[in-house]
Amino acid sequence: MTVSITDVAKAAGVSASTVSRALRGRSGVSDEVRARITEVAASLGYTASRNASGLASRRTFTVGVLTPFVGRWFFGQVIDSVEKVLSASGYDLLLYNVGSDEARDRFFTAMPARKRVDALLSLLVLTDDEAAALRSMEVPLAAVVGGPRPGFATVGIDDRAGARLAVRHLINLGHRRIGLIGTGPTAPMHWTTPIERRRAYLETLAEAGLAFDPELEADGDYTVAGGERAMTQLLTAVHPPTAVFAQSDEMAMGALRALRHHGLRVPEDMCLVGFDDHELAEVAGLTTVAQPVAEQGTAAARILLDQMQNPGAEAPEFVELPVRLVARDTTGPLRAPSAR
Amino acid sequence: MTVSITDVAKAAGVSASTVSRALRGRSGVSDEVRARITEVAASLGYTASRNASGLASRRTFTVGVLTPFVGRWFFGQVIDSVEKVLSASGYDLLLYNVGSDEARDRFFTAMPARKRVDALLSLLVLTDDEAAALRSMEVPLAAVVGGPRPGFATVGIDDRAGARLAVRHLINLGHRRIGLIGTGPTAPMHWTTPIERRRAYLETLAEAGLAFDPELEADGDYTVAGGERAMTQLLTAVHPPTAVFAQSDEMAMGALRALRHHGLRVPEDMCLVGFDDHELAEVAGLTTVAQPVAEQGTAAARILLDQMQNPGAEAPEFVELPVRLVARDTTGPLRAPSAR
DNA sequence: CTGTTAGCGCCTTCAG
DNA sequence: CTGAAGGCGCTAACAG
Repeated sequence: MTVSITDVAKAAGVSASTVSRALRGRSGVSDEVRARITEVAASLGYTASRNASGLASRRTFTVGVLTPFVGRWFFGQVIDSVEKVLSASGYDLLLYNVGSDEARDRFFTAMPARKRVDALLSLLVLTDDEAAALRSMEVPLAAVVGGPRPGFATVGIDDRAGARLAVRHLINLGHRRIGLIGTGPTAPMHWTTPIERRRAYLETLAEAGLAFDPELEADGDYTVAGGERAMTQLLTAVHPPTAVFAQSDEMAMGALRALRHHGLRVPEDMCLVGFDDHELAEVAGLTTVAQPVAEQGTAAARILLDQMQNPGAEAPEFVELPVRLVARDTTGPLRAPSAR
Repeated sequence: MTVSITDVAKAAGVSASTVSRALRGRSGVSDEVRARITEVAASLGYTASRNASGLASRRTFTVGVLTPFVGRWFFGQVIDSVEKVLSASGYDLLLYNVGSDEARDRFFTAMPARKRVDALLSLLVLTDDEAAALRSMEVPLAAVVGGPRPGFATVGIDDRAGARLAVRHLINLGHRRIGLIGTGPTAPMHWTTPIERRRAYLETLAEAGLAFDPELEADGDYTVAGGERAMTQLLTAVHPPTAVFAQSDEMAMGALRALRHHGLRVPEDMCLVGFDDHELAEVAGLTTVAQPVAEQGTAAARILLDQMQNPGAEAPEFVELPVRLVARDTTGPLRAPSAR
């Protein structure tokens, strides 16, 4: 059947321990013997069982990734980059997709990752209990979504600075009635992103001496469809905005669609800024605040790798990556309302 | 440190085997003892190590997924659906992202999944050698991309039927000069998708008595940027098409962008059909051939699950899922060239 | 119904 | 430099 270490040992005329040492590059094996063992192992197609070696060495060479989605752009990008870093260092990636409440409960009660991973990366907005449960696994922990938390090395961006860039850009173009598409009360608690972005919106408006008009704010649910609904709502305001900041590119795409349906031109009749620099933002010509997505995954994976390799080392509490404004076709100077 | 089965056994005043039996729901344990053990285990926060139990029982309760991308829409959707099916049945998902040649070589030489998974799903276009290597793992195998192959249960769509729908739609609208954006010679061998779709394009044209004009074919590389280049190229033809079939929505998005840059109206000046029904196709108003993406993952996962649970059972060689045309805003009847 | 005895395949002492 | 012994945490027979 499947070839084991003793098969290799026999075939090479040595003991299993020597095979183990030789194949893992440990010192204390003569070059000659090592060469022979390597050759025999290859000819037999031998691969050490990670399960067994993990049991014996108490290291699994596996990292768990906990995510609410894998099909959504942001998460896909992060997972992709994490996997690349880890696999290059010989680690495998165990993926736990806990998007539904059901799957989430299942994960946190059964804790299938326990004793199975050397480190864990969370892309979830965790509750305190969930964070505690993960800490009980006693492995290095990192997070990419959600704010800093004790016990987790968190990688992220400065949401307020990003939102400020967007709103500032619109103000600089002369806009005075600037709408906001964000999230409503359905958003998970502990998810600070929409709160921070909204706060920056309010602050930037205030700094420019602009009053906040509640009528210019709509809930886009962080989805394309929600963004479409939200923009439609804003267009029905008594005194509609001339520009809108959508807190995510997906909502901005939906908003763009609503504008097209209403026969409005962009940027002439309405300006729009998104957030993320989604893969298709460029295609849509969307002005947006770019955040380095893959880099966040890479950074988190590197931290975890470092933690696993130097168990004592202190992990950074928060690593902040830069954001920048990418001006494209959906923003332009304020114009007098067209005559249409 | 981490609590083991013997800790639970001691605390409950029974043997380790009894704990094992009780927790796995095996018969042969009195209800009373089982209840006590369950309680003790919960209070201690005990979770069996899958590594150890896998070693002992020769089942890992883990499925490997081999993919070239995780950040790209199609693959993200498939992985997402696969994970859902598997985790609902208690299986973990080991993700191997082998997009680069380097990662791919690493995977196929080290074979890290060997002895680590109970089944494997490939989203890769495999070479014969790679397929053989996977077969040597001696576990149930399934594939979602690429044609049927011995040893693999393959799930897919009828690419020719899909492409035919697209071209037929354009012909029915009165178009006679229909372009094709597909892939050039850089595509991996063994990847039958573009070949099949192109063949259907040629056949459908022929059936309608239309001649094939090589000038109307361009390489879009299956990417957004490639689609943009391809459309630009088609527009420079001596006698440009009035409609184009792009073999993927991503290329179609790029094509749409090229059209916008050239100031052409869609569908008045040019019609366009994509393939996939990408998440943002609706937003873009793109007419496309929809394929059930998540369903392909679900179907493959179910087959694997079945294979693992009934080791003897025959697996289907090929499961074909239906495609359908979704008409949106990028196609319309042929018109006389506009006067612009 | 329950406990005991052997491993699963590998790594890690400890001798030699 | 190399081999033998023991154990990682769990499950699978086998006895009672």
